[in-house]
Amino acid sequence: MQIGELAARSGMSLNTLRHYDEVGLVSPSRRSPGGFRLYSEEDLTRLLLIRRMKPLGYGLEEMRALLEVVDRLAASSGPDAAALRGELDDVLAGARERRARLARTLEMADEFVSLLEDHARAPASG
Amino acid sequence: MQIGELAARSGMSLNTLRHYDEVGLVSPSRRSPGGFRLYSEEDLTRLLLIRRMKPLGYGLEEMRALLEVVDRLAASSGPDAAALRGELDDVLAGARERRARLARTLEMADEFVSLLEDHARAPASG
DNA sequence: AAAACCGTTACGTCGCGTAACCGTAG
DNA sequence: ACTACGGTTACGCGACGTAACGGTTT
Repeated sequence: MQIGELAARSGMSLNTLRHYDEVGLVSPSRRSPGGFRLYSEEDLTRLLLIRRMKPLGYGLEEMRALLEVVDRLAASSGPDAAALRGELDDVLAGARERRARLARTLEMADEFVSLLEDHARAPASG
Repeated sequence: MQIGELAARSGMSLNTLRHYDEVGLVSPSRRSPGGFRLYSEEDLTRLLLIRRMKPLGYGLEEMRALLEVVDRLAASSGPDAAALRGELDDVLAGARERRARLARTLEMADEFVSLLEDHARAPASG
């Protein structure tokens, strides 16, 4: 599929997809003779995974590294897999930490909403 | 107090505070004869409120406008207060919407963590 | 006068958005 | 040949970070 369809199916913009190609996060599997980017279903899967990572605040470069581990894990077997699973555990630990930070962020948001509610009821007291 | 102490007490960097001054979000109440920024306790209060807003994803300009409403509300009385309280209600509605979006973001984060956990247990199945 | 603190200016970063202009696909 | 779709520069933005260099305070 070409970039427009991928954009529609992934919910990302053309610019974003071109940018991801530029930085090597998600590159098209091949190009048309005229230069059009042609993507596979696998590329879409990758993008959907990326979409779930973004809320955790990963940078593009971090995601690239992370996806590489997952890819190599999927392509490896037997003894190789052990070391990779170790890396994945590190990633998982980091992800849990980020998720915890997000939860704290949500708490701060709740604090702010409460503050506003108080102001709306008793405007002159704070 | 001068900028360094404010930075320490607010948990923000010198650069951030100078930036906030530059864009008019939080400006020092006065300056020393030599040009040092001198802040009041009120300025600190303002910063702490800003810190709670940031997680909701407000831009600096939005925060500036929002703080102005709160300030005017605190300084107004009687009939003026009614209109301002209306504005505050709008702000509150927006804040609740942002908080809801944040909650959804957290859910996506949880999805990602779960996905990683699955990969860590059954690496070749996805 | 030395050390700690602060000032401004200017350029860099990240993750795209936007504009301008031109080529490709069907 | 028309239309929809895609390509590549290149510059802009928000919210700061990071020099670089010089003045202030105590």
